[in-house]
Amino acid sequence: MRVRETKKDIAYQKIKKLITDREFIKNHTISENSLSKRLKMSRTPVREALLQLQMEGFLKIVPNKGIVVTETSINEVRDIYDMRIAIEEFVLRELAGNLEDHHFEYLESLLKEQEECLKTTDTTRYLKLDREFHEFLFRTYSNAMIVDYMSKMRDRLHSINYRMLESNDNMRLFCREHARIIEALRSNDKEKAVQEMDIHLKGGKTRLL
Amino acid sequence: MRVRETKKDIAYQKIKKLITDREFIKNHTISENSLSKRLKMSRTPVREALLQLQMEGFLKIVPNKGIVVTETSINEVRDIYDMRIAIEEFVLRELAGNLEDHHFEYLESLLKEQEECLKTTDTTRYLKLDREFHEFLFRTYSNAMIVDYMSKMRDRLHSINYRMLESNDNMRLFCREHARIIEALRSNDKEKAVQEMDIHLKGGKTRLL
DNA sequence: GTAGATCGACTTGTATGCAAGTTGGATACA
DNA sequence: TGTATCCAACTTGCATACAAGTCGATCTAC
Repeated sequence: MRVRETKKDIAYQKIKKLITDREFIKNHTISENSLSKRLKMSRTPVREALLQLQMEGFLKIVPNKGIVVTETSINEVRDIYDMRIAIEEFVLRELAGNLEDHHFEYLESLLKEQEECLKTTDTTRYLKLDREFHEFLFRTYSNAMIVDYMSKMRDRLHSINYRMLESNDNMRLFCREHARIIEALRSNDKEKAVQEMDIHLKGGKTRLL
Repeated sequence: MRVRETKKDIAYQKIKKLITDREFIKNHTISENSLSKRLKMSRTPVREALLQLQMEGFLKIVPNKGIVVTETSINEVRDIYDMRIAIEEFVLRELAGNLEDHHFEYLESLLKEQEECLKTTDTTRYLKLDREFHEFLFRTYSNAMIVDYMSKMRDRLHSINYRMLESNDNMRLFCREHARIIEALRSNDKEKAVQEMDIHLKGGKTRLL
């Protein structure tokens, strides 16, 4: 069955892209009207997309004033990282001891490609691979709710993550940490793997705050 | 500043209440029109509320057909409980060793009241207290995102939880488990507290599946 | 010049009408 | 009676009009 893509869905994707690509000046108000003109559709689907994005924390609709694309606050970054720590370490605990060779091979291929990005300083590709590393673990555990939720959290941190990787040192460090996680999983050392993930995530959190 | 309550908000609350109180026959379609008549407002705010509820997993809007209030599936229950395990045990790890006397006193007062509900078989009040027990821990850790998210998960399980407590034995068991968690926290035994919470949640999960 | 009132151009919130798709039942026909 | 067809009454998706609130420029009074 072919699922028809509604205008609301198109609006959602386009506006979200505008936000994560930082096309909007933060803390500056825009209007539903200007967006509907830009996207060549009426206010209704635009508004529905905006309500969804508001629920996901990307923006705030202020009555009679407009739409504010909010900078993710310090507190929110902290909250998101707590969620990541809680969920990613849980998944790791569950996965440890249940992974097969082809899983490791894939994870290692991701790592290898990331190391190549280090040389070419291809931050965009690096970030995609980093994301895939973490999301692969969720997919493997196959909990749809976790996959969805973490994807949204990741989107919210996108522009911030970009800034964090401006220094090449951080990229190199994160590669090493990923390697240690894989290694611990390979040797079936559950608590070691969780501990390495904890270092990885808390390190990222500290760097952002 | 007084926050004005919009019609959309009212619709959201009322429809959600209708769902959690099982006023709708599951897997039976209703329409935006009938709802807007029932709530005495136009389709617009009703529709916005429905879109939000759809995102939260309470229902599904089927194009050209209507709204289906879905029974929470086995897989979703499993996913939700995984989330609970991940997050609640994380919070417990962070809280252990950082609680004060007045925290314990409050938790114990909740427990005491729950035990009274056992005698009177007041399931409704029991469930409220159980919810408060868990939510108090989130609030104390003061992560707004966790508080919100877990509240939504709890709502989704509401009607199912009700059914689980039809047996008085389960209520008694959960009380004992809460007591053990408090006790472990009191004696600053972090891992014991996490372990007891694990037993508590995994037990609930198993009972539901 | 300055404080205050006023008005108009914005904004979102809500109602309503129409387009397009689905469905179930009446109806025609063998 | 059984079957195919068609139509009317539904449904949601979207466009649009209007209501009500906000805010800043402008004008007035002093």
